[in-house]
Amino acid sequence: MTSTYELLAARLRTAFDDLLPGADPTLRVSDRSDYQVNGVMAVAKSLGENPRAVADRLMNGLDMGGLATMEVAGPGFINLTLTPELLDGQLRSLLGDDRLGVSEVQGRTAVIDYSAPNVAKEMHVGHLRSTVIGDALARLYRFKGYSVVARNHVGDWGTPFGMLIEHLLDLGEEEAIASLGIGDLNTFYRSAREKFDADDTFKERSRLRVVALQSGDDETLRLWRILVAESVAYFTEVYEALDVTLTPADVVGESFYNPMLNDVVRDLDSAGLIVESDGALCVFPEGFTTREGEPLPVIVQKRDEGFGYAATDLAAVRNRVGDLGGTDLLYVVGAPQAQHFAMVWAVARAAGWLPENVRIEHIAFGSVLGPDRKVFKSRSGETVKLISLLNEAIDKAAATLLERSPDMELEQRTELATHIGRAAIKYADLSSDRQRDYVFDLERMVNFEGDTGPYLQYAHARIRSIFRRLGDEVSFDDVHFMLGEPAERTLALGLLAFPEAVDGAVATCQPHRLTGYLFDLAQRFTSFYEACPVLSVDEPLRSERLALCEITARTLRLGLGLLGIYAPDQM
RNA sequence: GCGGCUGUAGCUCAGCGGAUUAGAGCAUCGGUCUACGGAACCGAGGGUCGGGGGUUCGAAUCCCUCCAGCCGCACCA
Repeated sequence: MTSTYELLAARLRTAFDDLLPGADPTLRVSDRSDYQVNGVMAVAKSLGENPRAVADRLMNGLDMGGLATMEVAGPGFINLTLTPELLDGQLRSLLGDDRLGVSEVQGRTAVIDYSAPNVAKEMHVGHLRSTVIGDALARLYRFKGYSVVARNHVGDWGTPFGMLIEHLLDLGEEEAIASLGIGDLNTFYRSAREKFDADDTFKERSRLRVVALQSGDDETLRLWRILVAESVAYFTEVYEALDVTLTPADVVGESFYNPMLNDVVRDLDSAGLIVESDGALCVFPEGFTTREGEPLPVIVQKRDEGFGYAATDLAAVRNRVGDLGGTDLLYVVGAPQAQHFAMVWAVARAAGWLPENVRIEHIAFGSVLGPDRKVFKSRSGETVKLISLLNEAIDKAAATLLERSPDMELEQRTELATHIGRAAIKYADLSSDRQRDYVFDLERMVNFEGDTGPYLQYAHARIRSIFRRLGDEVSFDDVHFMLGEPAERTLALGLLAFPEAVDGAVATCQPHRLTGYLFDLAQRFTSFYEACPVLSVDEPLRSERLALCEITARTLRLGLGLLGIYAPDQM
């Protein structure tokens, strides 16, 4: 089906083209009518004419094909009121459409880089946003028809691995695996670090081990693979606990690009971009300066001949464009990396590895803050494990459930608490503009009231309970939507706007556009449900209202699902 | 010093490709109920949209400037 917005916009675009080729109607939902056209004023300005006169002229030549009635308002807005026929037709289409009106794109491949924990290090709050936002984007893009390649760019290479491998040997392989297996990565890493700082012989062993690792020594590589495999197994547990779609197959760590780094340097050099500076091989992209006003380099190869992470990122760009065929490269990485990416991409462009038609974007996000508005830490000043955070939310949800529904079976309560706790944390992270920092307030997140994940899950479960009460003999084949009550019409308009919400979230990589839509929809529904009895009215009104319930429930479930939030049928 | 992000109601936040009266949640206060799940609904109070300029018929939204906070600025990723 074609979305309501698109039906209207298509007609308007034709009319605007006649007036001023390429002019944008800027069609928006309106609180004055159903939709409003804001573009007339801009056109009138370029034409040097009176906006209302332009609006009149436009409307005279405009065939809305029975979709809507029009009226000029204020300085030159055109208010659109959808016809009953359009509303009825669109709602009936929604009943039969699994995609609820959302169109699909063809032939695009999105490579989404997200999560990126470090091997042998605990996943902590610092990984929450990348993981949650990235996974929501992966789901949204998949649904939108993109072929999505998820890339978990884990930190699996570098000097720390010397000490980590030596520590593994000190512990003994079995002991080490056991320790990593229970997810005690913090202890493992910290012990290695402490020995490294305190013990000179250990430090020397570590140094030699790094050399062995880099030169491809078999035994060293075998030990390194143990660290990586155990860590990835642990990450996977965390992803499952969070209901994140990343799998071990998506793990393509820094080490993957090692074999490509010499080529990166060679090709940059043949392109004449490499400049040696203080012994390091650098590219100086235009427009970046240091504190002292000197040109700022992208260091491709360090003085010690090791490669920096810029080289890895350059290799990744080439791989994602050239080998994976990516058309949309998204990096869900914290805002502080903005300059790094800007510089690396400038180099990639200069080298010709980043064609104009490839979109590359840093999906930057702000920090998670504690109640003191400083970067979130535990009471004792340590970083907080991601899994602990999740478990705390689940515990709170379980406590609430116990209080509200003491009769519920333990097993069901536990499962529900898991869904609610996850929803609470994910929704809180997704519902504000990702660029901003946000204050982590578990109490508020797990609350069933207000703009929270649990509230939306509840709204959905409440609707499903209507159908449970009813049995399963509903058919919507002959339903017609009369929308006699204002609350019905308001809800209906909300249902028709789902595609715009999804498209907006996809285009801008801003999941909060979708959460905002869903929250608004849930509120429209509860207002409707309060004002309009459903089960106790006569046919055909009963079926019409049930159908509105049905579409609403499906919209909430699908919309939440696209954000990585599961909507249970019962709570 | 340069660059980026942020500053909207007591608190947490939408709105920022300009447009018809600045919105929501929480909190506060006041209503609705023999309720198809009250974990609800309806309503009220509360804002010089950080300050100041500018563009415009019209600016929270665009431009300039200042203030405050956070972050980044060559061999750690």
